[in-house]
Amino acid sequence: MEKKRGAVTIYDVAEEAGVSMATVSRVINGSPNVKPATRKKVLEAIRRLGYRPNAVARGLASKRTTTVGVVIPDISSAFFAELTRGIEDIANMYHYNIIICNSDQQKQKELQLSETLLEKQVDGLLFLGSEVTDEHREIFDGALVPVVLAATVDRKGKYPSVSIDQKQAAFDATEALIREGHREIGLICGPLTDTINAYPRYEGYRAALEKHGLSFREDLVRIGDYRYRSGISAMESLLAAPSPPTAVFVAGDEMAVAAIHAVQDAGKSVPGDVSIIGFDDIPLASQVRPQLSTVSVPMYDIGAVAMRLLTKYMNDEPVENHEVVLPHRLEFRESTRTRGED
Amino acid sequence: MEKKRGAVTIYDVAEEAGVSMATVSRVINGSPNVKPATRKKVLEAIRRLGYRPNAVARGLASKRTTTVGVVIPDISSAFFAELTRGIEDIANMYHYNIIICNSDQQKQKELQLSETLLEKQVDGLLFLGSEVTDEHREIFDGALVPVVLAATVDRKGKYPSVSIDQKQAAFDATEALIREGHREIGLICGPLTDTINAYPRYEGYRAALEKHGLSFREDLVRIGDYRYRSGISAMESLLAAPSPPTAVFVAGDEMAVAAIHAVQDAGKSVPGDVSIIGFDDIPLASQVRPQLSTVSVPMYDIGAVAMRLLTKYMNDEPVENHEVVLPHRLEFRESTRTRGED
DNA sequence: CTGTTAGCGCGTTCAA
DNA sequence: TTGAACGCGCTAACAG
Repeated sequence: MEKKRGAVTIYDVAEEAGVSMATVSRVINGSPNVKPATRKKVLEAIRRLGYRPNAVARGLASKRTTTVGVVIPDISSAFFAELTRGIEDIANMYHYNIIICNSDQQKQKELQLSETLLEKQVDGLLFLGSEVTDEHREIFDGALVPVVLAATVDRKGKYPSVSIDQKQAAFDATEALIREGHREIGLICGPLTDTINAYPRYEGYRAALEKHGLSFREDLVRIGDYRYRSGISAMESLLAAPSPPTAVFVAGDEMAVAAIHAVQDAGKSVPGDVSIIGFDDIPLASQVRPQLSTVSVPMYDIGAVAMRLLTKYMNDEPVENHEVVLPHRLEFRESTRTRGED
Repeated sequence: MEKKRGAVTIYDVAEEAGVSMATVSRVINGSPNVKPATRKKVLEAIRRLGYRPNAVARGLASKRTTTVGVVIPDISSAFFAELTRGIEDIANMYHYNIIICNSDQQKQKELQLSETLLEKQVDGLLFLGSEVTDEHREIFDGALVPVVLAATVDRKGKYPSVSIDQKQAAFDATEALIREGHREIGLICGPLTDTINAYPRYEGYRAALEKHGLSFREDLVRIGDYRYRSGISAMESLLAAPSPPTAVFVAGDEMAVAAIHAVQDAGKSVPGDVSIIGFDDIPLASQVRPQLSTVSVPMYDIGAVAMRLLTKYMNDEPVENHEVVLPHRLEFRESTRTRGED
């Protein structure tokens, strides 16, 4: 086992096998134009030397790195962790690796990270969950590789994307509450400046009220930051209002579960006194009691489909639909009176 | 804005700026040996051409890629997602990027992924949460870059690692239950074939019983797979036993929360009838009612410290402690009678 | 302070 | 079926 220190190269293998480096390259890349006997010689030399192909050199020569970049808001959030798993599974299936960067949804970081990823010559870029501005477009356009958006969309329709219809989903959730007979329906959602997630959900909520002839009441709306703590305070505040809602659409599961607890802490029951419906369907939703009724978003699929779409672009395969909208559905569990089979 | 198609190179910039490529290289790499005036010229040429340095070429020439590989069991699990966030934050701080691969703790995948990562010439490797076998060692030894383990240890002490003392943590958790006055204490843990997580926790549990003169009862032990569903069945099974335990150490938070619910579903209360203590302290633990008392494991820190350690090795900095054992602590919440300040 | 010149390890013609 | 030679884009001596 005479492994050389400092990297065995294709030349060493060629020498050891008594062939040229071109031949070694051929067997490594599975070229059919190699006599079985020589192939065998080379393979043995590779094994003897413990040769490990240098992907960087290969990348420089071939202009393909078989790695894609992923810019993500926060890998530690249940939503994006699951989405990332979808991405990685498909990437792995197509023999790509992924470089992951957390942006915390800060525009400057998003831009800088995208730039870095492009410098690393990724074969494609996946941009997740954040708004695409002209500054983003400038970078993406300068990329010589495809860019696909996931869990967000390009308002200008310039980049392909995979997402769900947020407004419709929020509409559906709110309407479900209305169908349950509620007329005072509260809303807890993220900062309305977030045009990708919060605002569309807010719009969906309002649209549902309007359709059913219910008036929109500003005092029934609270803004949170998607985290548990903020859900508690938002709900407490709603409960303390002059005329509290009998149902609340909470545009984020963590906040929704918090809302349930806030209601319970106030000595009331869910869904007895207040119905709660969430958004996302992260594992937490079904790991609490009462289990949370929520909008089920296909997180894994969004990632998987986005990655699959990216592979098509990278291989110049034709793609039929550039803006994929995956279906969502309502998952009725125990925090609303409407149950699964009703 | 005359951006050339097909990559602007350092040569183009040199020509545009009227200097040699070496000079361009110098300003890109922030070498101090460049006259301010020249630097300015180059910088402008770079901007005009929209030049983006090719990190692959740089990697080949410099033999450093500023990226590290991460082999992780499952990024979608709350535990590893948080740990990964710690890794990425520190990596980012030191200007490294991370390539993440899910192994699902399958040895073959672990080996194959490590190999791929090494081929990609990562500057270092982080191996997480799984057992290190001789086959792993063979690959790691063949790597010309440092390898650091996180949330696992090398039984042979060959590789540096960052983890907690699992056995001690389990001992502490079990002892807390004993101190509460329980004498029939159950255990729900992972498959004992897992020598990194499950077995040490099992040992700690037994050690605590022994220390306090309690006999170990096989019939009070159940095996799960760390997921919610398995926690439900394990607890149901325990409750159905001839003489059920009055307290259970559940070696995983998701299963622990499930255990709470199983107790409640049986019409009993936690901690009134049964005390439950978990392990890990993932967000879920404090997002359910009653809130779960558990062993708090510094997940983020394990990742952060491991990455920091890796940077030291990559830069040949001296390191004092090769086997870092981070402190754990008991977080008493509501699923045990012992509370925070008692 | 700046330019010249070798490679880095491999893919890929083009001939043989 | 195989080999020789060039080039991918950049870093790193070494001169000057």
